Amino acid sequence: MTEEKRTRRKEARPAEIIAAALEVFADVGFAQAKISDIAKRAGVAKGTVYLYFQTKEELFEAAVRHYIKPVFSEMSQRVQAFPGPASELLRLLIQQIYQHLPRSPERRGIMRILIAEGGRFPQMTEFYYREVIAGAQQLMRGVIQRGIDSGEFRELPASNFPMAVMAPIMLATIWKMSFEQVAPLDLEQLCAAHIDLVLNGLVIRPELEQPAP
Amino acid sequence: MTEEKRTRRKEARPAEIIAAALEVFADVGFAQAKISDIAKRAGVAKGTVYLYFQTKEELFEAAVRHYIKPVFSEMSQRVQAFPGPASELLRLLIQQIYQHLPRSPERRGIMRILIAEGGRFPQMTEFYYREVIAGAQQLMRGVIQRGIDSGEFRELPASNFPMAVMAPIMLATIWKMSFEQVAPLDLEQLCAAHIDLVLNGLVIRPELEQPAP
Amino acid sequence: MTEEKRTRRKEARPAEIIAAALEVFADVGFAQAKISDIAKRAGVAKGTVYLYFQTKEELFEAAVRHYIKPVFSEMSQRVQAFPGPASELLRLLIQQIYQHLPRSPERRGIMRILIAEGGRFPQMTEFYYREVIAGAQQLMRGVIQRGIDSGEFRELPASNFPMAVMAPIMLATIWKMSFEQVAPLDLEQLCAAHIDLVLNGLVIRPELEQPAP
Amino acid sequence: MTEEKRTRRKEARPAEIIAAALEVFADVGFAQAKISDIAKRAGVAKGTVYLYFQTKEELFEAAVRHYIKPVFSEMSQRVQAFPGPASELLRLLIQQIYQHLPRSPERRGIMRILIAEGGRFPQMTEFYYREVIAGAQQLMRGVIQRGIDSGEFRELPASNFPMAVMAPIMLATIWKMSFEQVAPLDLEQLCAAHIDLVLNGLVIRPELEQPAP
DNA sequence: CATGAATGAGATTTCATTCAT
DNA sequence: GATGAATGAAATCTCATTCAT
Repeated sequence: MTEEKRTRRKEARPAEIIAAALEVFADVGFAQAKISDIAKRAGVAKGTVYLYFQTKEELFEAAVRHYIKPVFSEMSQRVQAFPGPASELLRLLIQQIYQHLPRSPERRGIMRILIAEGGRFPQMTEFYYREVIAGAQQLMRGVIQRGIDSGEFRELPASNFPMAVMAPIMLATIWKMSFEQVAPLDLEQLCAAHIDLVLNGLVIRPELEQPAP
Repeated sequence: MTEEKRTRRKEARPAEIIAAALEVFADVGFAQAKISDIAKRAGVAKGTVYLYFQTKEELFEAAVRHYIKPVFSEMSQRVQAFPGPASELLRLLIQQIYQHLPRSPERRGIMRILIAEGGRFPQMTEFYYREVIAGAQQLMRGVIQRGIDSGEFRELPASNFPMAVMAPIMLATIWKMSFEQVAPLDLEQLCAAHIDLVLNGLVIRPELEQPAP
Repeated sequence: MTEEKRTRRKEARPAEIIAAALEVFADVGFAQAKISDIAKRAGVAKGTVYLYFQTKEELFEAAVRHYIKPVFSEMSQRVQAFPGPASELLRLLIQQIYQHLPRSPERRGIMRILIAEGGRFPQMTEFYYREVIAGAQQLMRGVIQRGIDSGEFRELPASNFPMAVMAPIMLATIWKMSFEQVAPLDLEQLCAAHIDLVLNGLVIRPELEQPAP
Repeated sequence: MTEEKRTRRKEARPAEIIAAALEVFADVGFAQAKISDIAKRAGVAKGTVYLYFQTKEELFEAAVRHYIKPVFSEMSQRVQAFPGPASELLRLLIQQIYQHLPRSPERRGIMRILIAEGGRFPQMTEFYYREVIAGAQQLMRGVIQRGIDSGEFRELPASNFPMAVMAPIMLATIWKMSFEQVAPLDLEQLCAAHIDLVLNGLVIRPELEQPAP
């Protein structure tokens, strides 16, 4: 039984180390992160880390890449299958991402890391772009296009900049990391305001004044 | 005259060092920045940096604070004086910030620094919030309120989240730092799309269908 | 067995480093002592010193404290048990201290360190006073009192200044460190002269002129 | 007048610097003493120190040597001329030195410096021995010899170790530097006890039992 | 002569990495 | 495989010394 446990642990080791590493890297950044801290948090000795990862850089990249998941390509199918109007789909999509990104410490950490250390790890940035950003853009572009095709949405310049539609989510993510202490942010309300804004805009819509037929 | 040259040199030194420091800090982050590199870039010896700043931390804070300027409070007066409609004012305001933030390497650097090292320098983050973020929010909130008062804008939830209206600018700023190599961004077009989006939203406006009186 | 060797090594390290440190500190003083020299003398790398002592100051204090032993309190019991006359006890005591203090390079080093760096390490000085000086004083005061009680010694002012009786030992200790090269000192003879002086004084004793009964 | 003052100051500069240097060296030791501190205390700029002394070492030696005065050779003549008994002369001599040495911060400083840094400056130590110690020994030896010749003092081993007779003064000097805070020392009383001790010793003198003529 | 800004060698300290156990 | 003691390269910081003014 102890034998079994040890075996199981052995196989889980790399993942445990990676998880610990991400936490530390996200907390304090690459340079400030000490291998000994990561090891301690993973419950192993310093030397053990080097059994699985040759250098700190390699561990860093492994940790980040491990948590970079092409979430949006998975969503893509669900979007395809969605039966309702585009505005409803957009609303759902945005809500989903709010659940995903600013509320998850890991994903917030990934974003901080990419902004902070992107310069030193260009392949990592590129990888993130390919796996996540591009997918998100394509997904959002698809939804917008669908709205245009169905006559729900205007043909608008933002169709070339789908990220503009999602920008408040990134703002929220960064806000949670930086300003939460000094000015807490209500994600629920922001999400609602965000959806309302991108759907309807600021300018008054005279819909209600339309004449009945 | 020689006296003058010396004196001028001496008085210019701190600013020169601070400028060099900001560049290096923005490029590589606090921990990775070497004092010797900063000194080299400022054209002085290592020790000279320590004539003006006791520690690396102090230099870091000095550099960041020196570049944190309450730009929006200055803008506030121009906004007050603006005669035209709120939509036009908003358009101008957003265009202004695009000119300011994502195009300035210094200000991009400041943002990267704050995201990357904010955890280690909480006073700095707070200072930035007070001096910049709070001002920007108030300004934007004023513009939106003005539109509502004049009947141009809807009473909308986003009035409580003025930063949502500006979010694409922050997105652009980060994009320029991180993804410009792999996917260049046209700020002009983004700006136009951004303004169009927040003013009109995605959903088709039935204005033309309004009945003639 | 290999385990043992490692373990033994690990447990011996701090003591080895402390011994090396005391030598270097005693030779050149605190500020002039380089950690790299101490490490070299202990046969370890620079970094190893920092495994056991956080800072140079800590190492310094550890080294000094480790060699400050309350030797006189141990002697105290032997003094209590001594059966002979007080003069003989005093003679033995002084001889003992000559063996201990000026002949031991470590203890000479401790004294030099205390005089040289006492100002920067006041707790160390206080510790030395408590552990060593106070004990020596009490011991000597006891011996003098015993002589007075038994009628051997005069009731004399020096009973309040027991250190005056031992002063030549300190002189000898410092002499060995400072002037040995230029004017060597014979400790044996000094010890004898010292004992004779404090017992009999300079002034002629008219004992021999005493009338025969 | 200002001209005059400046000229006077110019000529006084080296002495002022030396005085400041001695204070600082005595306070904190050679390595810890900063040229800038010495300059500040002397009321001049750092560079000015280097107009008069090439290196810190040179300044150190100059400062110490300047304060090493062959005081005892001066006293020698007064001793020769003293008319009274040797015991009275000894008493006066010891009192004189108590006035001189442990009460003078400069001379205490010199002693601390010699003990602390003697190893690094052997010529300095030798110089001090020649100028001060040797003189003091000769002087004391003379006084003792005079007592022996006059039949006042015993022919005693301590005549070869005249420093043993003066040892409590050195003890007092060091005590004032090291232990004054934790255990203050009354120099008056110590001096009296010291004189009594070296003149009469500890052992009871049977004078009163001398037969009446 | 006097100044003090500037220099850079050299010290302390940290921590990624190695390797004997 | 796992450990953690040991290493030493590299960074921060100090301060004696120089030299333009």
